[in-house]
Amino acid sequence: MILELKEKIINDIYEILKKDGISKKDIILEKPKDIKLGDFSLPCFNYSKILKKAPNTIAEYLKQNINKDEYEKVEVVGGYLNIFLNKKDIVVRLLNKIVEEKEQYGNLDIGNNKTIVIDYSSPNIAKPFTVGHLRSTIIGNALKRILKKIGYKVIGINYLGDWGTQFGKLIYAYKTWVNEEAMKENPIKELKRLYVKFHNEAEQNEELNDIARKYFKRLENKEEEYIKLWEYFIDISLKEFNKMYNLLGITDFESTTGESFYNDKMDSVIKELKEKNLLEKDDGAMIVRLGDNLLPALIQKSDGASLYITRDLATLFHRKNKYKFDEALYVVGNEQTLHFNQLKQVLQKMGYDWYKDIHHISFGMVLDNGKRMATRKGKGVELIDVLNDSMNLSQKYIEEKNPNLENKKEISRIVGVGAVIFNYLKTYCKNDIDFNLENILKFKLLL
RNA sequence: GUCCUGGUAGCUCAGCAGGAUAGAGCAACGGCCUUCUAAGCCGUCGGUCGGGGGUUCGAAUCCCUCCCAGGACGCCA
Repeated sequence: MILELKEKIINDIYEILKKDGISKKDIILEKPKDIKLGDFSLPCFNYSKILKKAPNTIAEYLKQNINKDEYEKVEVVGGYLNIFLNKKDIVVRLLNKIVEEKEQYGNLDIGNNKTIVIDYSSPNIAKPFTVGHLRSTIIGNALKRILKKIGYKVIGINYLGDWGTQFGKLIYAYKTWVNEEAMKENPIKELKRLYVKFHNEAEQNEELNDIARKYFKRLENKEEEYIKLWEYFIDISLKEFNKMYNLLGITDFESTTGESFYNDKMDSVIKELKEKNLLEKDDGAMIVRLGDNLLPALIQKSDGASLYITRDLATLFHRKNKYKFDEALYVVGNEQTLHFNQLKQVLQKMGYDWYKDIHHISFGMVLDNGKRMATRKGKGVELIDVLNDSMNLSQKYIEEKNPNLENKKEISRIVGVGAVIFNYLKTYCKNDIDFNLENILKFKLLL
């Protein structure tokens, strides 16, 4: 409603000024720095050249000609036209409208029912769910809800990292070091221990990485024992992820297809690149050159295996076919900017003009005391613990401050989880942020 | 070295499709409890907007340049 009011004022002013050659886009209504100056403000400095009059003469002229009955007050202050709205009237209308429209209030149709696919969260199975993934999850979910609200058809995609050499590592670690007891007790914790142990051991003994590659090869060859373990690890991880998604109130991914789904869809991408003469052999590997401004994209390893960008291309073609999207968003960290630039450029070279519809929503790193988190060393935080700690702390506050409150548990959950979410949304997403548990939980309760 | 992000109060940040005295929270400092939540309330202090040029009636905001921090830069994803 405020937007409509603003639009109306702009139109009124335009009506007054259009004969003098001022176009509508030149009429920029601002919000004054100080509310005491008015609700809307029009700086008239830009018009003085065209109208050959002093700014406050123009503002005065507008004041004389605008329909003053509709506003509480119209003032001219040093080249600004300041407009005061009838607040009483507006508040009544606004509240009525909210009561009437309920959840529908504030819906806009600027999305025009266009389809947007948004890739967010996308954790790697068999690797810890990092604070970076949490940032993607929270930003992505917020974006998705906003886009829906303004009239887009939104497809949320959780693109699980369920394929890759990390499974070779995990299978090796599992077969070598698993503690059955611990696995029964808390499988995700045991998997994390195995993951960390592998990386620590591999630092001493480089051969382990080769062994892991061989184990992964056996998985690729679909050996039954390996496939079973792979499915088992996925199952455990998904259960854990879902616990967290439920706490965060995210239960509506439209798709959770994993990388493994695209294993048999990459050959056609390579074939197409070959047909279009874009592939070039360089140092044994296959690359696509992208001009002087961008580094070449590595499509295929010298041993013939495919790479990240190849899989992403296959995934993108599949999404384009399936959803016929108008825009595709990737909520992924800053450090992958080059990758997404390359992805777009390769698409362009292939002749797809919808490369312009691909957007990387990048965000800054999540640091630990100003340094990178090292999940491989096991220093990463268990995210479910973060949420639990936050909920416990808010419960503690409630017990102290407002012990008679009803639904203490439920309120602690809402406040505790909300604090974590807010911590990720309150600052500009491109900033690096320090992940400091104490700071996140240092919120004040007004209960 | 090349490219991508950042640099605003002691700290964490907002403001940046140019516009009125650069804002908030925390910290610091000064007040306010014999009674309802002091984990509170009221007030004060605090800024060469990284540096230097430029464009403009007007620059934290746009352009150029330099400095600092983080990240990316072929066989990981």
